[in-house]
Amino acid sequence: MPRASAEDAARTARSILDTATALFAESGFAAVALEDVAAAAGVTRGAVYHHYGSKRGLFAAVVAHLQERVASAVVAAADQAGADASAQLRAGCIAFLDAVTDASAVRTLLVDAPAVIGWAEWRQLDAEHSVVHLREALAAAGVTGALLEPLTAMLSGAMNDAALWLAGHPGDSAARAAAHRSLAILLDAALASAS
Amino acid sequence: MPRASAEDAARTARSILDTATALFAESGFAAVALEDVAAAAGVTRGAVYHHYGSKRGLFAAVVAHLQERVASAVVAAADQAGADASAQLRAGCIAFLDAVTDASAVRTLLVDAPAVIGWAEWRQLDAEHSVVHLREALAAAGVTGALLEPLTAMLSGAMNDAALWLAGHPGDSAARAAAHRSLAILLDAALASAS
DNA sequence: TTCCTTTACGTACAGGATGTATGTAAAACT
DNA sequence: AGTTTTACATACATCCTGTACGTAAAGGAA
Repeated sequence: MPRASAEDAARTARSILDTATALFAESGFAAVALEDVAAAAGVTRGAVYHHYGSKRGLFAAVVAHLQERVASAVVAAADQAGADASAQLRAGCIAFLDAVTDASAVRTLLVDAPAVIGWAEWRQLDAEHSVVHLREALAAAGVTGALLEPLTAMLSGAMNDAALWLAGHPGDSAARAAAHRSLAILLDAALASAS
Repeated sequence: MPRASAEDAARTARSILDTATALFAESGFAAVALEDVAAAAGVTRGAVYHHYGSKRGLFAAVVAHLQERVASAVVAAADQAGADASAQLRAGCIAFLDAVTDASAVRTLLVDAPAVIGWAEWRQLDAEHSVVHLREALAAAGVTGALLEPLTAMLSGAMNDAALWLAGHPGDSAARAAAHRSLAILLDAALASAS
């Protein structure tokens, strides 16, 4: 069998990534066999191993891609929220909830990722993407050194669980509004703790 | 080969449970083979399947056992905190952090469990054990119906991530103090939101 | 006590999934 | 034009779960 051009190869890799993203989101990491991914993408497992090295490697690529999408949504929302730091924080958090739940990537990003790639590594990846802005916003608001780390971690955890809770109430605008209000309460408290 | 008395059988089951608890905490669910558990417990996989049915069944039993330990610690601390509801809440949360991190069960309870037994089921199990008291305390403090669920979920998530963060700073009393202060800030805000 | 059923395992086997080694043909560079 | 590297497919080794079956003793019934 032939070999594809560099362009076709990139397309193959992308196809595998998209297929894997959908299957992981639908069935979870453990229940998806690489054979399923390969078949759905129209290739064999050889192609998957060539491009991603291992099942975990493929999963890590999926996670990174999803995180980039979420992070860009957060940044865009924050940029659009004007110059006020706390307004940017609030807008970014809302955007995070929207992006994470809408992508139907909740399971992959928030449930499977910590278990598969390890909590510490996941935490670090997360910290480099979406959580940076949370941390920086808290720091800009004057949260002292000792509380910055734990408050960031706890608010991040609160938002993750809010997203998971929201994912269990799809299309429920009242639930979404309640989550936003709850989030505002906690964020205000964290910001107020600095002064 | 012989058969053991009912008493011996219970001891075997318990030995398997304890061994599995240690191995799951150390290496994570996916990296532990039932052969490892059986060998470390001095039996064969047959015994494991006899008592727990499947790998997930064994894991579920481990999770249930750990949750009971944590829950009893939370209840004991709350009972000892006097009659004030908010004081009970605070004491219970501190006890939760201590119990979860001390048991070296952070990984099993907070990282692996949602992925292995499914987030929804884990959430329900969690809600029936430790989170009940959080929800009841918030309700007793007058948190309205619409906010009760999301606030409970978010505070639970905040505490879980606080525990995970603390697990990364073992023996660091300054970190523990900072986590306690951060927790107090969020709890106070939630309680204050009711009035 | 004797018989029968059930329990508590051990053993052997089947199936599926990951990962690796190898083959191959075309693309890409020299 | 020749050589190397890329992009896969194929075949194989290995491991792990789960199940089927065997077995011997415990526990109750007669």
